[in-house]
Amino acid sequence: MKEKLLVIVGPTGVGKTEFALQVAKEINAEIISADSMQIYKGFDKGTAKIHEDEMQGIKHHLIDFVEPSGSFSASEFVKLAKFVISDIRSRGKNIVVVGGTGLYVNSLLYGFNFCGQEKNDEIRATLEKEAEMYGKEYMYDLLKKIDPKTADEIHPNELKRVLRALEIYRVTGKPKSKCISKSRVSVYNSLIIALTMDRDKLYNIINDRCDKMIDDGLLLEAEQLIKNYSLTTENQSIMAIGYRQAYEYLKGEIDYDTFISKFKQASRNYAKRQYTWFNKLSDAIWYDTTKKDKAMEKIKEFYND
RNA sequence: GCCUUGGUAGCUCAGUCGGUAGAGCAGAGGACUGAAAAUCCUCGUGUCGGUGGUUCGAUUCCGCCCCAAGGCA
Repeated sequence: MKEKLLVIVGPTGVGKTEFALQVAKEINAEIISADSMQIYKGFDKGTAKIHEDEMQGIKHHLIDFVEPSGSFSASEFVKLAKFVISDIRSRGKNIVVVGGTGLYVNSLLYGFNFCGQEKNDEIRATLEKEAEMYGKEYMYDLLKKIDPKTADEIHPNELKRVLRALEIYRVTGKPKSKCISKSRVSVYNSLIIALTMDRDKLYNIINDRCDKMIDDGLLLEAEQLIKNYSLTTENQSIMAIGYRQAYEYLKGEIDYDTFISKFKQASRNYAKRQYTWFNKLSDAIWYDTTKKDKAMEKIKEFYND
């Protein structure tokens, strides 16, 4: 018997945080965030991270625990999430996974199997150097020779993925296609609630929210994080939407208006990409935000079975 | 009022030595297995401001008109 797991997904700005809180209160649950940027300490304003005093006593996990200069990965997420899930369960409480990061949700639900290969920074660095010297076409040809199947699935321009596949081969001696198993079957008895709304309306909310974030002091927060942790574009955290544009602005590369419009633009584009992830979750049940009560009914039903 | 420069895709603009046009951005869709708020792929017919003229043929040349910006009075 698979264990039950409630998952709430949706694009940025749709209202996941608030809804998850309502749900958690209703079903006596704790919340696990599946968000690749809210994990960073101090990255509060631009990531719309829930504030301590907004939590209404509901425990939130996997937010605000990685150093700004640190790194994190999907596999670490899965490991930690699984640990937290069993911990919460052992205390007899329910769980709500709320996520905007498609890869994280996907990895948790369908398994993240990489034959146990750790990433290898040394080999990766070597590969990057080779790519710089010989070009990406050369690297792609290398991959084609050792793992045509994977090469077929990756576009030659996807340098990052090409190198990762080569890295796997060099570390393990096995081609990536022989190493991974793709599954479409959830390892949980999961109920996936996907929140949505009219696209234009969502984009308006996103635009307004960006303005609000700036009013709330996003720039100052970004400036201090960059200064205190000597952050550069090498750091994963600074790639967060809002912060990377703030970085460019603070470095004098773009003017204030450009900063704002690029920030909004990136946020909207991101929301669109999130839809691509969530549309792929075949067992997700979609609810317009005006029909949250219906979603709530469904959730209660799920837990009463 | 006169002169100049513009008026081409939602926006910014290329271009056609006359054979009805194309980039970037936006937008839409998609991919995604240890960096994912990242990275990457696909999709462009629009009275080429209006109207007459020259021409086999005009968005392209010429006239007039309208609009915008700048200059001179």
